[in-house]
Amino acid sequence: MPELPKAYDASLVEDKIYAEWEASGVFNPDQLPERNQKWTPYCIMMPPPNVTGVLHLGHALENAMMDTMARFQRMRGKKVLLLPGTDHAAIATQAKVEKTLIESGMKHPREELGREKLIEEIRRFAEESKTTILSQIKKMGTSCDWDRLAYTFDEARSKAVNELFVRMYGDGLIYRGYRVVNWSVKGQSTASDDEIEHVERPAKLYTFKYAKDFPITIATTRPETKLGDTAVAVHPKDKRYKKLIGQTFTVDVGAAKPLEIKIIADEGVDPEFGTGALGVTPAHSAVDFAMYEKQKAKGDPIDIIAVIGPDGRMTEEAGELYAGQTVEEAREKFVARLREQGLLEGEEEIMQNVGTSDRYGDVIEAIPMTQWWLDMNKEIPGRKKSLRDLMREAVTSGLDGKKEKKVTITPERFTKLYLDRVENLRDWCLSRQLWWGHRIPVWYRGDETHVGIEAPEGDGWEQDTDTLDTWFSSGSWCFSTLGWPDETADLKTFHPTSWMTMGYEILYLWLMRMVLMSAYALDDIPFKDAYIHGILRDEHGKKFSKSAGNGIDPIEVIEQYGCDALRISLLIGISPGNDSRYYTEKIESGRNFTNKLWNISRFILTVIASEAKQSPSHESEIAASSATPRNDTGTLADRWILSRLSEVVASVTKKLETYQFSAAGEELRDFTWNDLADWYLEIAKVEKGKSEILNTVLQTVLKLWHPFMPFVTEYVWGLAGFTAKGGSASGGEGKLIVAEWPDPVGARHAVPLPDAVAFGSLRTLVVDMRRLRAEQGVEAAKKVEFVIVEAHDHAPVPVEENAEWMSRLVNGSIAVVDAIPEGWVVASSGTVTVGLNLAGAVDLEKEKAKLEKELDQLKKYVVSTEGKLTNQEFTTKAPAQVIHDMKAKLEEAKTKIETLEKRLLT
RNA sequence: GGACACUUAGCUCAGUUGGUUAGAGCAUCUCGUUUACACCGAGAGGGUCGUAGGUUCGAAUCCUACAGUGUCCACCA
Repeated sequence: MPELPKAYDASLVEDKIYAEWEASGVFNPDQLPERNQKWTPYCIMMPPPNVTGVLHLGHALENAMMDTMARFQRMRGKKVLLLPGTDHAAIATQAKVEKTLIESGMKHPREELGREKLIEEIRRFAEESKTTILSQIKKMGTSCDWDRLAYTFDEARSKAVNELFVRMYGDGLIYRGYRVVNWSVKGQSTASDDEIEHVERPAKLYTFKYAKDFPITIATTRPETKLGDTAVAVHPKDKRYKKLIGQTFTVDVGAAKPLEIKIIADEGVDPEFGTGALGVTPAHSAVDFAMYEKQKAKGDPIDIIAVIGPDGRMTEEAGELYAGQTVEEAREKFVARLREQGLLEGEEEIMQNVGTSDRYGDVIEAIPMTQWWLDMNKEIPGRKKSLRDLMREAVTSGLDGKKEKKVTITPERFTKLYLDRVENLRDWCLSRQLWWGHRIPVWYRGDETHVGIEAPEGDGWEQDTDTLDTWFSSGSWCFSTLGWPDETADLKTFHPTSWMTMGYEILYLWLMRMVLMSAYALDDIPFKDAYIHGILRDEHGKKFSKSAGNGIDPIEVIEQYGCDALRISLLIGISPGNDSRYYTEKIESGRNFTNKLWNISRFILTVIASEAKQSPSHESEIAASSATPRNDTGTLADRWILSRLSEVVASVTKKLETYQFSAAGEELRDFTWNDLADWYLEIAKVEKGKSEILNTVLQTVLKLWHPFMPFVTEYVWGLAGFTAKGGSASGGEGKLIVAEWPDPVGARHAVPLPDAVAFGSLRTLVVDMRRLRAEQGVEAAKKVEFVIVEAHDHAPVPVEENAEWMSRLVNGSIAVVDAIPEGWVVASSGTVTVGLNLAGAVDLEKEKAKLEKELDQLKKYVVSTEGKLTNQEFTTKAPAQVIHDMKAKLEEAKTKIETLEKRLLT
């Protein structure tokens, strides 16, 4: 074996290892070894990152979780598909490119470039981002199938999107309608309700009357929209206004025509708020528009007047005083006019939530327009259910009440949020006036309309110029990636997918839509388990963002500390649904652990190699051995480490199965660092002939760590010449990535409890002896003399057989005696007492004070425990095990008291 | 206005159906270059689990109220 460097240098191995994995074909499920082909498929669709730039640490966290899961399941023998992709992110990408163009001097990119050229500009940017993103995903060690790489805007995905639209239209779920939309003036496009961010800011609330003789005073923060008012709504039971309901008043507020204001009744109006009357502007408020539709349905219609246009300026309808002005200008003028005419009754500063575009940042205007909508309430032909029903069912009873068609959300509380949202969903506005996106598959010629993937026969057909909301394509991600609408083998094998992870910020935007799309298109759920993770924040708890200037490039972190270090530091310390923080100390400790594992491996391999030299015939045997040594032979330490290993295998397996990444990682780290490195390997320096066990332990530990830290483990595995059982020439060829996961069932049966207890006692003894040395300030180099006294009424502790290694660990001689000589200092665990010979050099007063303090604590404990044990209520109601353990502990404490008191007297 | 989460050691966080004297990492203090590792080893100190009630033999854990922090949602004009 070549000389291995003391410190592990990730930068020297990661790219090489990744290339080897890629070349071996194991990322592609079809090329996995035999045993994986036979078992259950396991599929994770990677949430496609937006092609708006580069990946951040949040992506690294998400990738680490998914890849850990994929590797774990692959090693367990499942046919694993981890499918990578990117999202064209229509509005986000176009907004970003337009912003860049404007920053570089262009005034109106759309006008100056035209549709074709601007799209080309965006396409180029998107391709560049894509290249960067894909290389970043590789750097993160992601074991995804590059052969199945997908893009929401590629041909196959576009086909799926069009097909979906056409089918939904055919089912009457998609319709074209004139309704109030969320309009971004800056983006010159609609936005869905989910793309609006509410921002709190100060506003003025004006109270006024339309005219001197108008009977009701109303209030508003948007006076300029009042030019389009057509009604005043009051609560039907409001005594003040009841008699006015149904009457119409004509008022002149300066609009193009005098306004006909009808007094209408609406339950939604709060009589307590303000004047208890609401000026209704159907064209510029979603709520008011709903009243407009209600009135229409009632056969008592009111008018709708649009006074703000798509350009954000007042329309002709607003009257010549206002037409062409911005809303701010019009507002000022309108208020000034009210003041002049003595109609303004009050002005008040209030805080108000306004909706802004999450991409363009401007205030969203409500404007009535003809757009394409997806109906949430209409019954789907032949299904007797609406899309809303499907979305509800999928997370409650399961689709059609079938358990296997139920999406489980972790943590559970998000299920409730999801359901609340489902109940309040409005029809989804699908069409966007953006250019970067899937063109709506609808053609027009004169009055004719054709909905279909291809333009119809004949000349003169023009395709709708609008594009689809970007979430329409990402909603179909779980099956468009598998070849739908074709009935592919992949679709049959991998859908519904097994697991999906995402941040809670896109729960509504994405998760719901995936459920909707899969339920509609395939009558199935998109995934069985959804895991909602929190946001990664900086050390101060702030969100990472470019504007805050606290962004961290994951690739730089990887270059400095290694991918494994990054992954483990991101995964340890997280819990589902909760935000976590990233800071330097964390990544350093990840790096340190990687190095620790490296050195553990280095040591074990050295020991195996040197022992093999003494009996060369065994060398190849040992390296190739993957048989588990029996744990009823060997020394106590051997049996102990093997049983601990078994426990850890079982526990880590269970934790990974239930997505407890942090708990699994912590347990594994504690075992590796404490049990293995600090104890067993130290013992192995004394007790020889452990090649076989060390070999097993190392192999198992590497396997367990592989999902978390794929690079260092694969690297060591290769150096050691370990071969993966189950690997084959077709995939992996003995690589750790396809090695068989340690068997947790077999492991669970192999824990010899008495050995674990006995070893625990010895461990406590060693710690006691070390503490005595440290407390007494004995130089580390000085060899000392210990004696051990065992209590009579306890199972004997096997000190003598283990004295050799214990002796080395405490740097002193150890003898078992009947009584501790006078003048020695002691420490007691209850069952065993340790004495250290200080040859008279001991501060008796100090020692006495220490003993007294310890006794004091013990006595308090004994009193409270005895109190519990004599309490009838407790002894009759508490489980037997709890009582038993408590009694044992009490006895121990009593013995300890006895020992210490005796000591105090001498 | 509604909902949800969080509040545990100096810091960041675990704590899975309520059950020994509440844990980890980092930081702190003391000691240490015994040939795997100073990206290390040994030892130590440090918490009345936000506050107040309640349920229970038993509460960090369940319930109620309150306070602070954060997030999401919402048509109070």
